[in-house]
Order: sequence, then C-alpha cells, then structure tokens
Amino acid sequence: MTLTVTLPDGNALELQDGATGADAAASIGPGLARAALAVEVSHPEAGEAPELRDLSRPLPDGASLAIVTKKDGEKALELIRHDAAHLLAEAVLELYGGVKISIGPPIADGFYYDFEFPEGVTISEADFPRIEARMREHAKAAEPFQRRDVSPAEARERFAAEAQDYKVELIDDLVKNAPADRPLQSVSLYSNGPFTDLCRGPHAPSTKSVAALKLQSVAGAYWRGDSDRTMLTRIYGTAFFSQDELQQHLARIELAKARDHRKLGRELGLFMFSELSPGSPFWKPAGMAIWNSLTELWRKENLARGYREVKTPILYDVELWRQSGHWDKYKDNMYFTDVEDRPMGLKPMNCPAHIQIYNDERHSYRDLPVRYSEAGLVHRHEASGVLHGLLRVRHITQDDAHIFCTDEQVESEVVQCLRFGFDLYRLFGLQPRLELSTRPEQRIGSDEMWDRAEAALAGALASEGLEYELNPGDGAFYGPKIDLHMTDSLGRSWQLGTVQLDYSMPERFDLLYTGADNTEHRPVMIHRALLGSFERFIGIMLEHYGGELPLWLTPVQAIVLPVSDRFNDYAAAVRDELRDDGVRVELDDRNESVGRKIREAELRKVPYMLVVGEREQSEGAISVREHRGGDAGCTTVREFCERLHGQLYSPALKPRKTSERDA
RNA sequence: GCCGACGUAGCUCAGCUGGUAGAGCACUUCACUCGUAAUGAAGGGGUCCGGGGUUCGAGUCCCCGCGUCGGCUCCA
Repeated sequence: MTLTVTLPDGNALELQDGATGADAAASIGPGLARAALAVEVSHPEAGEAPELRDLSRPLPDGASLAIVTKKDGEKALELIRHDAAHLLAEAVLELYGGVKISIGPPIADGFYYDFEFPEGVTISEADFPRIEARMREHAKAAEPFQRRDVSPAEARERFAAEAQDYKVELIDDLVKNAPADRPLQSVSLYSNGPFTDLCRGPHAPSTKSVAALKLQSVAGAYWRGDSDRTMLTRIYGTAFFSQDELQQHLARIELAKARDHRKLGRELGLFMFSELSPGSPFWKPAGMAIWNSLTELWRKENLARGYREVKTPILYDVELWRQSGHWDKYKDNMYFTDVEDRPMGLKPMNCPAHIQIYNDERHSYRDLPVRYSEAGLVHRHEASGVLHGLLRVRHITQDDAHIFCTDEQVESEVVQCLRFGFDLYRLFGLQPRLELSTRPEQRIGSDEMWDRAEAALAGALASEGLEYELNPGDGAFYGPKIDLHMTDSLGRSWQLGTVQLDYSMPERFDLLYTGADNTEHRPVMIHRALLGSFERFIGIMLEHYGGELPLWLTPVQAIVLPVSDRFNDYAAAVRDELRDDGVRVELDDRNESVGRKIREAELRKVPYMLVVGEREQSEGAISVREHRGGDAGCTTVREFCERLHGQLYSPALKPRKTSERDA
C-alpha cells in the first residue's frame, strides 16, 4: 500500500502507507531531512486551511505538503518559540517547587508562559539568568518532542495527580465545549525530557532548534484574562535560530525605544508630566506649536466639509449624566464634585453637550445633516495602571464631532467620515488598521435597528473597498462602530479614530426633526473622532516620524546661528525677515562657538540652520545647513523664504479654490 | 484597579554587606570672538518621591502611601 502527496513544486511523491512528514523529507533528500522542523499539510480539494503538523505524524493520502525549515520565517520562528515556551515551563518546574503551569503560547516576536508560583514566591528579572541557563541546558540536550494522544480522562487523571489544576480545568473545558455530536475523543500531550504538557502542538523534532533564547520581562496576567480570577505570573521571552538573529532583534528594540514619544517629548521640550496631575500632559511652548498647527489643520478641514465648530462646558449637573446613561454605564470613569451642594460631573464625552445645542433649536429635515465639531476637552478616570505618556491620558482633547442625520443619510455620512479620516492619515503617511465592532451582549435598541446599523457600517466599508477586521460583540452599548488603529514604536496597538452609530441618545434626549410630511421624526447620531485625540495622535505621530516632523508641524522651522556675537545684529535682522514671512524661526545669539550651536540645533532636530558671519553679512546672504543633510550652500533670505513657502503649510491646508472644495 | 520592577542634582546614571552623597552633560560667572555636531577655567545646585518604623546612626533595612516603567484587565 502506498500513499501519494503533492509537493509545493507540483510534483507527486509516492510513499509507504503510514509514512510521516519526516519520511517525506528524507525521501526528498538527507539535507532536507536534517533541516525539517515540521510539515504543512493541506487538502486543497476539501478546502481546508493548511495545518502545521509534527514531522512524526503519519501523512494523509492525497494531501499537499510543504516541509517547513528555519528558512520559512515567521512560521518556523513561531514553532521554535512554542518549543521555547515548553523549555521555560520545564525549567521553572525544576527550579521551583509547587508551581502550577497554565498556558504558554508563541506570540508576535516571542512567547510567554503563565505560572502560579506558591504563596510568597515572587519572580523578578534577577531570576532570569538561572532560568535561562536551565532552559539552554535542556535545549542543548536535544530532547525529542514526543506526542501522545490520550483520552481526556487519562490526561485529566494525570494532571490531577500532579495538582496541575489549570490543566485539569483546560481539559474539562475541552470536553465540555466539544460539539454534542462529536464528543472529544482524545487530547494530545507533548513530552520533552522529563516534562509533559497538555498541548495542541506542533513542535519541532527536538529542543535543539531553539539555538538562541532570552527571557525579557515578567508581568502579572489574569487566568483566562478574567480580572476576577487568579493573577498568574507571566514570563515573556523570545527565541531565534541563531544568536546573531537574537542580537539583531534586541538591537531593533533598542532602536525603537529611541523613537518613544515620551523620550522625544522630554528631549525636544515638547511636553512634561507632573506627579501632581497624573495622566495629564503639560504642553510646553514647542509642543504647543505642534498642537496649534494640528488644530489649524483640523479646523480648516472640518469647516471645508460642512462641520460647524462649537464649544461646550466641561462641568454639568449629574442630572445630564443620568439622562445620557453615563451615570449607569460610565460612572466609574468620571470625576464628580459638588458646586454649592449641587452634584456635578466633568464630561467624559462631548455627545450630551452637543445634544444640548441641537435641542436648543427646532430642526427641519432640510437642515440635516447637522454637523457639530469641537476640539472637546473630556476627563476620564483611567485606571492608574494604564496611563501611558500621551497615548493614555486622563485629560483628553478629542477632535470630536456629532452628526445628526436621517436614517437615509447614515451610510453616505459614514462614508464621508471614513474618507475624511483617510485623507488626514494619508497626510501623515499613516495607514490605520480598521475594525468593525458589532452588537454587544449589553445593548439597547431592537435587533432590526442593529441589523440596519451594522449593515450601514459594513456597507460604507464595502463601498470604499476597505479591508477591516470584524470584532463581534465589541460595539458601544448604543451602536456599532468602526475604529481606526495605529501601532506605536514598540508595536502596541492604539485606537485613534472612531465612527459610531447611535440610535440611543436621540431617544434618551428626545431629539427631533420635522420631516417633509410635517410630522416629527427621530434623527440618528453619528459620533466621530478621526484623529481620536490630539494627545494620542501627536504621540503616535512623533513616534512615526521619530521626532523629525514635516516642516509645517515643526516647532522651530529654522534657527539663525551667528558665527560670533559680532554678527548678532545682522542675524537678528535675518530672523526678523523670516519671522515676518511666517517662518517659525529662532536666533541663537549665545556667546558660543558655531560648532556648539550647530550641534545643539541638530539635536533639537531643527530642519534649517542658517549660519551667518562676515561673508553673509557683507553679501546680505545666509548659509543654509539642513538637518542631517549638512551644508546646503549660500543663498539670500528671499530665495530661502520662497523655497520654504511650499512646505510651511500642510498640503491640505493650502488655500484651495471653491470649485475644488465642492468637488 | 491587579502583578512585578523602579524612584539619588534639570537630564542620564554611580553610590559593596547601614557610618549623614558623587560623575558626565546642563546651569551661572569669567576669559576666548569663534565657519558647519561639544573652547577653556572657575562656581552654584540635592527635603536621596512622601510619611512612619527598626537602629547609636537609614539614600541603603521594614511597613504604608504617591508616581513612573513593563504587562494583565479595562478603554475611547
């Protein structure tokens, strides 16, 4: 009996019945047999997704297969990082008594394993060297990974005997969650050396593939992500096929840290934080220049798209928050105070405020859509442990807007929001990831309403041809939403923009408009923030540009550097001329050498350094030095201003003709 | 909020097992009058995060707060 499999090059390979992935690799060649880590198996005719399997498992007849080696990039790394997670658990169990193990998957760039250490035992990075040493011993020993399929009962008994409660719970859940018509027949156990784990696999043939490993950090993590359950100790690490690749990876992380907006903010004097107001940035003059340039962009672009700017209070009678539902749903994130014995709350969102404005007038269907925009300052009591520079603050300035429109207008309004958002992000060279979050368990409104709302959002995404991830059950309690996400320098994902459909607030606040039929109708609200918040957006943008912002956003666009104080007067005249021309320019007239002035301007990332001395003064000229570019030659102030003019404003901020604006 | 680590001059950091603080940069002053990434010299500057405790004596050890960092949970 033989079986036939298809190789990636399309050739068929005939093997003995019961042949394994390792046999397939060996029959292709001894080199491949040695390099093989796992095999990717798929049945194209059955439409199954490719499945990564151990080399030791028998191959199904008719399958397509690809032998995976370390040249297969992420796929291969994921495999050995999973191996490394087992090594970690193995080492920890040997070094510490009474440890309970839970789960240890590979993740982007590494792996982790979650443990419950006995009462009183804490792990810190100081413990890493000896854990790593033990892991390396086991890796060097080339312990084969052996898979064994056993009945759930046998596995359960085994882990119960070892008091591995988490494993027992996992097995019980596997049994419980199996479909009724297909009860769970077996679970797989993987052993390497003395260590055995409940594991789906696959693994490399032995631990020796983990040629380079490093433990990176230790953190708390709730069992099954549930904050009501035990907090386990999570150890993070990473692994590579060579020490070289590991070192390169660590160097990349170090490099990324140089782009951290918190570091840049301090170095460039953009903003600061004080213990006296946690989670609240203090904007320094240089940072405020960025803020104002961004605000200018925001204001012009909103006005150009039919938004009308409003400004609303931040403190309200709690009665408003009861009516809006925030008292019930959002109280824990709000700040409250008493004003002359009257309970008041700081707004965590702008919507109820904009609703007040909407309701101050009667509206005809002819008015709709009504679009109010506000650089709205909201306060949210974010848990102390989640604060993070500008990216997670308690004092948030949203580029907020609320659109009041008819049902029929919803989809086109959402499309316009998305286009607006992408126009903005494109300006900064950012490509946001999109998520569509649908109806949550806890929600208000009829199913028909949700059907319509979700269809409208999905329709808007489809009509724009946008790719997005579905995030079922994560919508707001009042409606589904589309979120725009970006990652920071260390790859952490942050939500920036959001477009949310809301049928609830209009009900709660009895919003109305008079229709063509002369009866009253309920408008729909769209909540939207595109940058998200100025704070978070500036943080992401700083990391994206590594602090070297486009000229129109740069706090100091040019700095005049007199060669000695004999030329300070001329330098001041140059400064004044540039300033009159709208350039954000500084003069460094300190009694210092040019070398020092240049060095410091370079460190401040000032795009243009204008050196003036004897020669320039006599010729009425300036010597231009570009940040990173070096000496760019001599020119006149006038020529220099003309050169800059195209860059002093963002492309979108350039004055446009009315005809273009209407297009 | 939870777990762990950390908190020393404006910044980056040193300070062994407890004996009342140090470097570099920054800052001030003076000299130099300077040509594309650091001129030289002198000087000033610290409630060692805050509060308790142990001790003859605490930056150092213990406890409680606060903040920051890395995660987890949450979240626009």
